[in-house]
Amino acid sequence: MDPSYNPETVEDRQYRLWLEKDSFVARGEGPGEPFTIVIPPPNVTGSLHMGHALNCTIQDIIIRWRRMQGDDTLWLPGTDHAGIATQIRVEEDLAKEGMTRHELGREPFLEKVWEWKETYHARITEQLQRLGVSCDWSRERFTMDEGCSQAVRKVFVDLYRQGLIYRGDYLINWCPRCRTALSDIEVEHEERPSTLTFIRYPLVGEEGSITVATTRPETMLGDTAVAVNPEDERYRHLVGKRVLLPLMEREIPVVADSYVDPTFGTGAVKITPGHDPNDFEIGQRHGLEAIQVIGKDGKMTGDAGRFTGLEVGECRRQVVEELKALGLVEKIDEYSHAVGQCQRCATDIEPLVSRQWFVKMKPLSTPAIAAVKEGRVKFVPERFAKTYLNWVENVRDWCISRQIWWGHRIPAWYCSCGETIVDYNEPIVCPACGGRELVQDPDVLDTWFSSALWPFSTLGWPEETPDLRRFFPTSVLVTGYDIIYFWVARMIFMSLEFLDEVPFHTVYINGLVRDSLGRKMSKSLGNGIDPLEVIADYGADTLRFTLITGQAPGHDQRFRQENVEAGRNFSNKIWNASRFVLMNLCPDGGEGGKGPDLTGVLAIKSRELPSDLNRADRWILNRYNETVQGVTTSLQEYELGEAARLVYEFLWNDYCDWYLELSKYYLYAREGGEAAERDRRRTRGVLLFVLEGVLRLLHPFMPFISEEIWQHLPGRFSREPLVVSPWPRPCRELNFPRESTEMAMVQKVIRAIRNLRSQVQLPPTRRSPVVLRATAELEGVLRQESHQLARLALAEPLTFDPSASKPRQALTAVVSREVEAYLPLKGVIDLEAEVGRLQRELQQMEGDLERTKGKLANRGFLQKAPAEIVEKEQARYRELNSRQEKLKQRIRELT
RNA sequence: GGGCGAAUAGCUCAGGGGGAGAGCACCUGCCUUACAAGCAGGGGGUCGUAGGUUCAAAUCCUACUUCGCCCA
Repeated sequence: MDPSYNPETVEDRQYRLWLEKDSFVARGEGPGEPFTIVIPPPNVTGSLHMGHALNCTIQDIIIRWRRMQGDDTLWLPGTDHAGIATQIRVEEDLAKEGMTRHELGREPFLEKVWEWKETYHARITEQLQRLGVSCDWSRERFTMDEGCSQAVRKVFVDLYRQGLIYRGDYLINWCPRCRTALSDIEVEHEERPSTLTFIRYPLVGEEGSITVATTRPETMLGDTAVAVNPEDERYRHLVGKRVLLPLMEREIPVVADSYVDPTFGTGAVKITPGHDPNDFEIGQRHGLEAIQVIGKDGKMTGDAGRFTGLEVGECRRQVVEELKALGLVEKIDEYSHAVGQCQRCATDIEPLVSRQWFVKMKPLSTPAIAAVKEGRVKFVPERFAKTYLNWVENVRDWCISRQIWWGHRIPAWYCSCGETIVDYNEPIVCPACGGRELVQDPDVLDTWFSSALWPFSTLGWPEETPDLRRFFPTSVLVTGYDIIYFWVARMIFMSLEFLDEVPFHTVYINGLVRDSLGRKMSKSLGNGIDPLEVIADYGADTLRFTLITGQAPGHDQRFRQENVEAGRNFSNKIWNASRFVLMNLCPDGGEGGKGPDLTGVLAIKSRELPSDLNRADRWILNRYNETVQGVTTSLQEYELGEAARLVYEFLWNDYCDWYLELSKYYLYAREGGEAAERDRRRTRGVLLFVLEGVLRLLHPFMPFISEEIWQHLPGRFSREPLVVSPWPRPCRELNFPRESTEMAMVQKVIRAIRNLRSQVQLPPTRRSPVVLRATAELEGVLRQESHQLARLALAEPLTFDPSASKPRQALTAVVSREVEAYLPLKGVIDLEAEVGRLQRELQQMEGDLERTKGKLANRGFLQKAPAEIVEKEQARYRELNSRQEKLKQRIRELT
């Protein structure tokens, strides 16, 4: 093994090995519970970003862990055609050649998009694989493949026949740049400084006027009413009267509607049903005409009178100018208001009336609300259930038709006789008139319409496939909070409607990965970090570990270089610890051709623990056992970052910093004959046993390095790769509470001596005598470990002095009630400084002691606190009190 | 306007009723035959503010302040 871990030589080879062995392929039958995750399909618009890396790392950890636990795991990969987003990219590409899609034509354009799709799909697959994802590539899907398309047609037609899909003229969000309708949630609102213009509308047939306030004066050209609140005393006398719409010279009514907020502006609002969602609804209630004054090209229509043909902005200026000239502008206030923008291209949205296809939401949303309220779908963290419910409970009908080309064509055909035919397959003749001149609707469906079917369309639905039977409903969905509405909610209602089941039981919400300053990574800011670059520099495991330890469910994280380095250092630590163990496995250091010595590890594995396991062995086995328990529990609770940290701490702080160091005494012993040989064998066994176990624990988080080291391990149960090896279970035989407590004491003493040494800056080359005063019991323990104290605390010679004769020229550490350590250093000690040091320590103890005393003097505490806590507090008091006494005594001795 | 989240060491963050934690940064000493990407030791925090509940609050509740997100 190389002296440092080199990811690039390892990762590609290991990934190929997994693929060759079909390690990721779901069995689809036989033993093991099915466990399924469908990937949130990345868009084929481009390449993966850090968010994908985090999202996929989480899924991979869960799926690898369940696989090792013996489940029949399926992680189903795939990609999304991402209608508008992809089309925009290809159009941009065309624009470079000076062409538009219309010049190219629909079919040739689509061919180009398919080419694009192939290119980016290949790139995304490559990127995912470099991250180490254990997806079942044999089951990979694409939202526009034949099967998914069939599912889309089936759902559309069935919903249409049930009356849950309809077509009609309604107010929709129009993106003038994309030239398509959008759903409500594809519009992003941005607060912008604006103005509130107060316009006077003169009454018809009498003196006076009514003043309305608006942020969009140009839409007044399409006004068909003025509305006031029916409770509003100021305007009650005007309801039912008519006003003259300035500039257009059109008489429009004053209506009363409780929607109107009397405290906003003047309390009277202009009503433009053709260009405002609320006005549209008021218009419907009052039977008002919706006049379209702004066209789909973002210019004023023929209904805008003399303003026809103007851009909206220009029209606004001219309208305000003319109104001013007529003295009809009362005032213009500064005002901040939310402007809707296209999610994909940031162009201002123009609400307008258009004939589109819609999904009726109420019948679908009702069961989707119940599913979450009844806990059939759980969110992690739970609070996102509220986010979900808030949207589903208020959802409006879903506009699903898009005036673009890339996507699932709407399965509706129109006959010249006026008949509309909606069917799974292309009809030949019109059932109404027998005509054959049928024209398919040119529009395609909202991308999210097909994404909504993803958990079952990918498993073969509408066919009753074996995969669908076995793997549906899926187990967990891992996704970001930004698509709870777009995707999660829609999957839930579609799944309930068509399969009568929830699509998944758990939704794990991951946060966003931000830049080091906490900003969202974005192309326009140029602050994105390419996960592939990080992988190239540090390896996939390091990236995964960095992302996962920075992760708490539902919380954003910042991506920082220093954290990546910490991850890299950890990889290196694992690598070197393994190297140490492997190098020391062979008798005679590998010389003489003997194979590795495995007697010890086999005994532990078979649970026939060697009777001569010493204190350190038992301690590390106990800690290992605790770690297995802790990591498993954390994973069960989706605390992935916590699980990773537990592995990190055990591996570094316990295994490397202590056990490896403790083991050296036995491994390196040159003398001792038979007994030393037994010690060596036993130590090798424990080292290997724990390493093997910790590699398993590590595997879901850092699959490459753990697998690579695994391949080097001798004496594994089987030659199977780690990826399909069993997950460790905690077991009673490895619980050694007494030895663990004793070992903790030994460590404490070692640390205390090291601390004393560093007080006087003793170089590590210089050994120093140490005198220990301990209780009889502890002295026995410390005597047994004296060889370790000598090695790790450089305490030599070590003497035990249970009674008198404390050395005067010595540094003192009152380690605990049971043990004190003295470091006699004739001539080196500055007695005054030593007394000062002890006094500072005494002082620091004072606060703790006072607080503990206070608690124990409190009758409420003694009566109401659990006995356990009271005992603990009493023990602490005894400990502190005794240490304090000892410190005081020592200070007296020295002064 | 409604909802949600965050505020803990210089920085980035975990923790979540019973002795304040990690990584990085900082200081001191070490090339100790696994690892200087390392080892050993150390300094550093009225856990945003004010109330409340409790024997006990960084942790639970209320209000407030600042920042962020979502919805209207």
